[in-house]
Amino acid sequence: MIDPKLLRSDIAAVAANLKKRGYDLDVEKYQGLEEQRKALQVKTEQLQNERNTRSKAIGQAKAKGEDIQPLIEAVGSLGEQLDQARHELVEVQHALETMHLEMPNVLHDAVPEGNSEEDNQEVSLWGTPRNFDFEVKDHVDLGAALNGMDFESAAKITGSRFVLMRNQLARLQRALAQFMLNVHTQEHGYEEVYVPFMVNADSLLGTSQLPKFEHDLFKIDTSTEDNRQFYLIPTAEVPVTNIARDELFDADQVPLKFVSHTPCFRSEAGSYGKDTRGLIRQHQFEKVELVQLVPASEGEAALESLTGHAEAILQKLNLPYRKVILCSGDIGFGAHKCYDLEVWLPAQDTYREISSCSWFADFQARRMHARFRNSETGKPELLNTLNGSGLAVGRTLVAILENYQNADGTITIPEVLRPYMGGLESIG
RNA sequence: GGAGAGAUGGCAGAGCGGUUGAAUGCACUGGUCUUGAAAACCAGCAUAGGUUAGUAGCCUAUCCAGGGUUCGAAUCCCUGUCUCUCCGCCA
Repeated sequence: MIDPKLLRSDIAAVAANLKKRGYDLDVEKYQGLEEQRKALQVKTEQLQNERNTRSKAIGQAKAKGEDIQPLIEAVGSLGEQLDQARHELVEVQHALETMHLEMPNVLHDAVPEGNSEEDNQEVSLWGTPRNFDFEVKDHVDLGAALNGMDFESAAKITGSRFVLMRNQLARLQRALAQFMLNVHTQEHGYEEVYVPFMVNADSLLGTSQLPKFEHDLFKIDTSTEDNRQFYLIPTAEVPVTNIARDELFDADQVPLKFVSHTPCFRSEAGSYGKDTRGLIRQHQFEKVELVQLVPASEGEAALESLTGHAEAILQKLNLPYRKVILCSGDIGFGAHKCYDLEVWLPAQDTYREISSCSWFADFQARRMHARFRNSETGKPELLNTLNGSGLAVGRTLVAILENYQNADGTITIPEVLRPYMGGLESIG
């Protein structure tokens, strides 16, 4: 949520900034509602003031043993007027709130302008794609040959876009998650957290998946008796970031750095026909997520360090990748600035997203009411939130299969993973 | 699943329907004292919104959430959520 004060003081600048995303802010509508809000709020508060004053006088009169009946009668229709004004105010406030919640975040100056993925800009390149002296197979064929990737069973058990993994492949995925968690906790200073995989609507509102992106989520009506509704998490960002919702941290408690390994569930509505083969786009996948909650002054630096932590995993696995900064047309709804890490996939002869690292400034914190007490001013301040994949485990598995494949169909195990694989040097 | 208790400021914890934004303690900030610190003592200390040139004043809201009763609700009524205790079931 954008700071309402900014919307009041310089809506033109906000509108121009959002325009870069292709978002048209209805300035007239907003200002009209703001004017109404102001008038109704003043009116309501005046009526409340009058009611309070009169009620107080009645209390005092009663304490002195005076006759309060005339005073009560003098109140007249004040209550009705107040109800009326309050009702109108609430309606206008709701309309404003809706606009606030549906408005994307303002972009950082460094975000390049562009319309789509095509316009993202490469920031850096790491590693050299390997030269194969045989015809490379993609991860689906490799997985099938290993007897480890079974899409047919998953389709039978559940449906399309699910996978069942077996044997050494299932183990390799587990090894990857363990490896990532250990690196982030032991070398990068993150606290590991285990979180619920189902969340309530308030949490999703806080991290801004709701109200606009409900169609991307799996919703669960847990029972017919109570009408509680939960959603399967699309990313650990939701439960982990919401740790801070409605909290006021002491200055010495921040920055907060969390890492969590969770499954992620995405309906992938609107992506039918895209990446239908293999593990790239599934309804369920594993991810190790990094989350940081920091003072505003540290937000930008935190994005760089968090992205570096994700890169460290790729480097330790010796997987070639590139870092891109997302353009205004491709960046996420709540992001202020965002880098994607794209790993080299030889079978696709291209780089594919394996991590997305976002800085939200105070956009999510304002929705969540996540604050810390500034030790200098003594006043509560909104935190800055950040998150990034460190990494998407399923896609990392894909990258390892394809980049570490051998002519005979076996897969060499990257050295850093061998301790997690009982010392195995290869599988297959 | 059954029975009961509860939800109040950063934390703990009072609070007969009327001048309660809310006692008290802790924490925090400033001061006195001290060579320094501790202790003691004094003072201050909620958040959000509106108005405003204003971090000044004034006004409004907020005691889990949403409704209701009332001239007036932290206090009474209803609904929901969450927490705790006991019993049952269970990985």
